[in-house]
Amino acid sequence: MRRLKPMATRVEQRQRTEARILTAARRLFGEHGFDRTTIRAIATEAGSDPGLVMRYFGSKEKLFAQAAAIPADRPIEGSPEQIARLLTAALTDKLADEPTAALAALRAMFSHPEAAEEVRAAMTSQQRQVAAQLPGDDAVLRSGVIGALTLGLVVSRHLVRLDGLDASPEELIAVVGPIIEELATGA
Amino acid sequence: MRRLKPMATRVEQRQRTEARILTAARRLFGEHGFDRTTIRAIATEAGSDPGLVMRYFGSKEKLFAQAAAIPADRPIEGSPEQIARLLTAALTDKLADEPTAALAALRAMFSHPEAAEEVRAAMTSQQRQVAAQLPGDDAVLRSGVIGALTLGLVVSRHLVRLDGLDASPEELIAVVGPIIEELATGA
DNA sequence: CGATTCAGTCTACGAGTGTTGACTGAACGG
DNA sequence: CCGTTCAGTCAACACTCGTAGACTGAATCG
Repeated sequence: MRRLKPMATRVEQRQRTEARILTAARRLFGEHGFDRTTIRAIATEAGSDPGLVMRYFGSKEKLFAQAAAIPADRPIEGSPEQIARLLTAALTDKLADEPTAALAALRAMFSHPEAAEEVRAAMTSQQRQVAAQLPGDDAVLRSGVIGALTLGLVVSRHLVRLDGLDASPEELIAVVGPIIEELATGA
Repeated sequence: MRRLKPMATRVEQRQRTEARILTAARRLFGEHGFDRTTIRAIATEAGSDPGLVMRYFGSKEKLFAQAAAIPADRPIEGSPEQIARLLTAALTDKLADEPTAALAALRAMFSHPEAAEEVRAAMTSQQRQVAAQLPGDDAVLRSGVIGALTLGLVVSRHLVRLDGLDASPEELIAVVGPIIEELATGA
């Protein structure tokens, strides 16, 4: 019996299993939300075991926190026109296909208070930053509308799958881009 | 012991209790979503009993269906400018304070498949109707963006409570109205 | 090799859920 | 006035969930 090289070292196995669990968690949290996703279902989809999920991630809450962590947006700075361009580019990314991680956060946001706070914090911080650089005394309001528009588009496309929102990101940007620029400059 | 006039007839009592349950259900479904709202909590808030809720409404699902029924929007017809005006007026209503019924549907939509389908159906039908009357070959896309913008504003204001979106409906409409008109006319 | 660590499995517990059915007393109808 | 109906109460059931802990066998290390 050859025992010189094991199929996989322990750390490899561990990393692989954790990754499989995390992937399954993202998919299921994103598809069914926090409450309707069970540790058991995640374990099954990952070809693993509920007890193992608990041991590796501590609790369902902590697993969710890792699975739905919102990647920090790049800083948005410059003239109103530049800001509009940066926001439009960021929106293009968000409209790209199936951002499973953010999707989980988005969906859970409406039933999971902590997730809601995280999304809120992420949006608010970027929005404050943008508002400070926009002209006009309704800058806060206008940057809020930009945020609402962005959120609405992402939700409508990925979660609601609304009619007409299934166009290519380019077509969507062609319609929405000018609006964002208007809101940014205050025209 | 006077027994000629009871405090309340049976039908009165029944109606009152059903109404209390429905009110409590709307509030709790709207605040915590479908899964996190328990029949027990609804019964307690209504000053009633879980068993009674079941007997009157059949099941949690059916209670939710009654509590979160989406009121049909008025038909949207006319020239692009008129359509823009009607959509803006409808949005004004939706931005008014605490539309508990629709709020329950909106929140549940992200975790409760049936609620999602209901919201989707309501939005899609109105959107189709609007798109058919707008000029341009990207009418479907533009009316979709109007829907997304509307959804985004309502969600941002009532559910996320985003910065800047807490302005008065009039201030919001002052910013959003022109955008809707642009999208409607295709300028 | 021998002892130890650790990935992975299995079973079970305690809490909370929707739902059911028996029971009580007051309103109802004849 | 009496039998029936029904609003309201209470206790229990069946089930699912997150979680804890014992156990197994293979990888690891001195």
